Parts: sequence; C-alpha cells; structure tokens
Amino acid sequence: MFTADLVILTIRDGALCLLVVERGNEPFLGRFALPGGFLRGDESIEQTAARELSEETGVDAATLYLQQVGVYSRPDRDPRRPRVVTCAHLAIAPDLPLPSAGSDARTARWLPIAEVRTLADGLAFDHDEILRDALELARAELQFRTIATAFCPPEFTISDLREVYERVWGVELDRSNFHRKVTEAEGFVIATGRRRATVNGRPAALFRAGDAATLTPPMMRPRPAAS
Amino acid sequence: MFTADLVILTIRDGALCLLVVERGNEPFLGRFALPGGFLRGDESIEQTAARELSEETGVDAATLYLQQVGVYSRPDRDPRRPRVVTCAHLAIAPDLPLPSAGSDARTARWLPIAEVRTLADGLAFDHDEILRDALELARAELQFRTIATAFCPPEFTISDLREVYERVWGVELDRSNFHRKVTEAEGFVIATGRRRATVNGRPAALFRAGDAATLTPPMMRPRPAAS
DNA sequence: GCAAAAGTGTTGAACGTACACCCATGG
DNA sequence: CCATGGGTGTACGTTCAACACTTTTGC
Repeated sequence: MFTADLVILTIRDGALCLLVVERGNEPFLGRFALPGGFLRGDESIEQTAARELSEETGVDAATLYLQQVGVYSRPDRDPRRPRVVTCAHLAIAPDLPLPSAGSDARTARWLPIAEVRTLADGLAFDHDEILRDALELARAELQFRTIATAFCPPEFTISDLREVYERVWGVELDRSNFHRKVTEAEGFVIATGRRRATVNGRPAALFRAGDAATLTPPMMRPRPAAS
Repeated sequence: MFTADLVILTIRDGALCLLVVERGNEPFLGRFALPGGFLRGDESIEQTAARELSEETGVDAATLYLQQVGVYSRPDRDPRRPRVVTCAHLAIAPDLPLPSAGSDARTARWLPIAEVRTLADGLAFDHDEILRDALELARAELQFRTIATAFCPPEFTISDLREVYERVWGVELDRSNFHRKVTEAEGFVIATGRRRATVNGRPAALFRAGDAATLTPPMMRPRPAAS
C-alpha cells in the first residue's frame, strides 16, 4: 500500500496554517491528520499528490507549489495490515476558501501551526514528524527559491511577501533591506504599476510573481534567534 | 513492490565514480543498473538502503553518508507487473575496494561518471534520471553541509578535500582561499598534528572530519562556469 | 499638520576573490 | 639551489545589516 500525504501550508490572518482533515474512520478516529490518498495503478506519485491537492483546495494543482518531502515507512507507523508506506509532499497555497460542501464529507480546516502543538495527542499516525520535516524544508527552500510568492495571491505587495518570510521563519526582518533584496533579485517579482490603497499610509506598489525559480542572491535566514 | 535504489559515489584516481551492477536477469539483461533491493516487511526504507549499502561496499553503512533523493513511480518505469516504486538514495563513500568475491555473484564495479554518459543505451530502467537528480543533490549539498569529508579516508589533506569539490562540481577552485575557508569553518575539519609525506614539495598537514553537520559560512559554488 | 506605512540613502562590518609571497621538502 | 606543492598575507570589490531619512496617503 502506497500513499501520498500532503502538508498544505498557507497564511491566514497573519498566521501560518496547515490544512488538516478530521478522521472519520479507525484508526485515529476523530483525530486530525494530513490529507492524502492512495497511489492508483495508472498514475505516478506526483499525479496522486496533485490530484489530492486539487481535491482539497479546489484549485488546479499546476498553479500551486508541490514538492516531495520524503518517504515514511516505519513498519509500525500504521496499525493496519499490510502496512502503508507514504511519500509526504509539501504544498504551498495562497489564502483559499475551502470547498466545504464539495467532494466527500470530510471536515477539512485550516489549523494554525501554533495550535497543532497544543493538540492533546498531536496529529494522527506519524504526521507530527512529517509536519516537522516539511516545515524545515519549507524554511530552507525559502532561502534559495522563489516559492514565497506561492503563498501570495496573484498580485501582492512587498509587505505581503515579507510577512510570508516572517511568519514561516518566525522572525522579524528589516523592512528596508528586504525591499531592496526582493526588487533587485532578477525574476523574483515584477511590478504591475498598480497600487493598493491602504487604510493608513502611502499606498504600496503591487507586484506579481516573476519567472525565476531560484533566488539569486539567496535570502539568508537570520542566525538562530528564535526557534 | 517497493525498493530502495542507491547512487553510491566515490572518487577514484581523480575521477568521480558511480557504483553500478551488471544485471543478470531480464529486463535489461547485461545492462548496468544502480544497486538496490526490496523493502522487507520488518524494516523501514532507511534500513533497506543501509543494508544494501553495506552489502555493496562491505562497510557498515553507519559510517557512510546516506540520504533520500526521492521517489520514482512512473507506471511504465519497470516493465514488470505489478510495477515497482523505488525510493532513490544518495550515498557517499571513500575510495573502497569492492567485495568482489563476497555476497552474491553480481559484478559490481566503479564506473566514472563521464563514462556513464557514453554508454550506448544508458543505464537500465529510469536510472539515468535518478543519477542526474542525485548528482544535482550532491552538488547542492556540498555547499551547505560537511559531506565532502565522507568522500575522504579517515585522515586527509586539505588538497584531498579540495579535489572532492573540484571533481564533483567540475570546476577549479583557488587553493589559498579554499584552505582558509575550510580551516576557519567551525567543526568542518580538525587538525591531527600529523603530516603526509609527498613525493614533491612540503608535506601536507592531515585532518579528520569534524562534528559539525552544516557548513557555515557556506562554500558557494562558482557561477555557471562549467556544466 | 500628524500618524502611519512605503520606499531610498548611507555607512561600517563581514565576506569573497585574486594574486603575491613565504615555507618545507626531495633531488 | 631549484622545482614542487603547502600554506599565509594583503588589497580590493561586493554584499549585508543597521538605521536615518524622505515620500505619499487618510484623517
């Protein structure tokens, strides 16, 4: 038995959130788990993950960021027989409304990462471990790839983008230096010429994602200031 | 069916080499392939990979570098039924004698990477693709982790270490600056106090691997000079 | 005008690169 | 003493971090 599990992250109301589903069957009935599904005979694991992602978020997976995290195969990770090997994936999405009444009746919801840690028994299966690894990967990838734009809507401000880094890394960044790095890096963001009216202060220029995949020079994460 | 395949790299006679086995069965009879083996019911994929690695190299896998590369699951990647999903691993070893007469009678050999590209039909299955991804991973990891010492014997010179970077990256590095970076990075190399007599010139100081896993500051790869 | 948020300029420290130079050994 | 490879010093350019400063809006 081989599955693809998904760590789908987004930023909602200034907090880094994870998409979880409440389990409707044993084992772990009623507990939160990562969404996932079985590999079908006619598809690759990438296709399985993309299919699950679009089912859960309601948008075409081709527009979202999706990447393998790793394989989790401990013989006792799933009490079922035969045991289930899973390939965990990291997905990044902008703030989306969940297709509540769609597909199956499972209750999917966005859970702030901080609340995941306060769950009495944690996530189902070994999903706490998977989440930890996926978060570490996301934090590392933010440094060298332009994936931060995947958290943002099609048009966004530099402050929106900075908030992504700050929420995922859990640090505060210098506004001025961030602005320069981002706008000077080639192919990271492209000015649209439009502006967004703000409740207070000068209107911010709007950008859209560029076509570069890698971020040069990299955006280095500050030293172990906050964990 | 779930397997672990291994991309085992080393440096022999100044060339980056890959451990390949000649297939003794169909499909791909007589072609070169990556070593690998099936996941057993009582082990994790990490244990499968470590077991295969020690069988092929003859040394305890705990002393070598071993890391997941990714899952390869295209339905047509293996003509057998049911299809085989594999989790590719990258392993790094010092120059080792192969246990030629050991274990099973498969003919394992070190093949220079340059020669892999000249094989008429390439490697068996999708192993060309796996090798490409594993090499890219190794090249990237050299920048931020201290894995280069895994290519070296227990005691090595700075020049040995520099050759690792040069052979894996395919570039030439400045001798002086490399020496400084490596010796000043904390926990990368530790001087043993001994020296190695050379055929020519001043004897080089011998070092052993330090205990740091990450390399700070990183050893940045030169711009796209050579591919 | 004032508060607030966006955006620009400046400066000193840290780092990378290039290359000149000295050191230790065998022949 | 010379060739050869190991190792150090130095000078310059680039990048980074900190923070002062200017711009543009709503009220």
